[in-house]
Amino acid sequence: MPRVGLDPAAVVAAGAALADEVGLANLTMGLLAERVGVRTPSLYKHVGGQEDLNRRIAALALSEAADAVGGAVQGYAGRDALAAAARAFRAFVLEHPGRYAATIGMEPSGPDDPLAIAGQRLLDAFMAVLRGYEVRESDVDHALRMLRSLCHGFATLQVANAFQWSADIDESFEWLIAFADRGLRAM
Amino acid sequence: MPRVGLDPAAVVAAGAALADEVGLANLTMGLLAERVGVRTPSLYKHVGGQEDLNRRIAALALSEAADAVGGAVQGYAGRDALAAAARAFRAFVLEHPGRYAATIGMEPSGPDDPLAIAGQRLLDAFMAVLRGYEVRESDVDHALRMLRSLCHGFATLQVANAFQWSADIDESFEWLIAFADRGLRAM
DNA sequence: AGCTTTTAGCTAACGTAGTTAGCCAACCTG
DNA sequence: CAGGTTGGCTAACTACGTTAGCTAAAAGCT
Repeated sequence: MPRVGLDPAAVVAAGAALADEVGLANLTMGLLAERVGVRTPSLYKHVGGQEDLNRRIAALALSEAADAVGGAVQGYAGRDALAAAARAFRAFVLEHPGRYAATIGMEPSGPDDPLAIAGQRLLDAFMAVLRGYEVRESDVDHALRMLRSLCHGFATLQVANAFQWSADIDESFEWLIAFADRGLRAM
Repeated sequence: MPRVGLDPAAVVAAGAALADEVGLANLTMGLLAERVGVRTPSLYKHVGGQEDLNRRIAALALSEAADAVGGAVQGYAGRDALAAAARAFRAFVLEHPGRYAATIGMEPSGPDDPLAIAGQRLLDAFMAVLRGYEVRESDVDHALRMLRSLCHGFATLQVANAFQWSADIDESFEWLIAFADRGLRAM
């Protein structure tokens, strides 16, 4: 039996890619094993099981999202930063629906859980956007939650194909960015 | 073998209640069968299977949500209507996380699918809120999607326990309602 | 190099969940 | 009361996650 040369990171990366392709709900250990060229039980040498796999995919997704949003914001401020962050976030979710879905409902086990660290990095990226607006200290948390709800809600609804009727979806998203920008500037 | 007197509606209602209790992911046919006092295969006399059960739970959830939001809005306009609708929606999701989760990613099969009808009723309730604001015809769809993203995003993030840090969550939601109200009035 | 240790792959087997087939008793209808 | 319909049942099959235990490839040591 020739060795394939797997390691946990490779298994998680393949799992994330597969989740994006077939949907998180259809990501099975058997399918993943086939994808990486190994029999199902061999996966357990690298990840603890499906639960552990999902956690690691979620941590990867949050880390990548943080990189994407953080990178997009670099060098911008105010409305430009808001637009860049929102677009980068939505683009990430649309391109990687499976791995993003893995993050939903996943609770960090502690403050040094990779999941918590990556999630914090993503939040920090959005926090940087708010620094371009004159938001009172006591409003920052609320504004952050608002931005997060907007972006998360829109992206997940679009991925779920929940926007059925007429108007153009990209146009709606730009409208939404403008709406949030006006609201934040008017504080 | 005494007959239990089940029918599809009773099975779906029990399934929805059970989903709220144990989470949609943990709703199994066996658990539901036990709950309604029957062996697993007997459920298939009333629903087509798990997929069908989830669709029916989703339709029930959307219908109930439409009732809740529609009822809450009655007699109010403008900011009061917006607040009533948003609060009713979030309260519904928090009280019925399992059945609401069933609606996510569920696509109606056609225009007379109960799912589509219930979903449309829920949208109509939010549409009624917008009539209390002076929104241009061409902006209505965008504004509706914004409201939906906000409410859906906030509620699902809260249910997933994704708001970890300090600030009070109810306060954030009221802040968010005020934010949306100001934005809509300023159009 | 040769010997030992570790380890990444394997097969076999088990438990659980969804589903189907087919039986039978309880209800409804005449 | 006879006959059909139907809602319950048991038995059995499939698919998936998981564990146990084996073996050979790689890595390390003398």
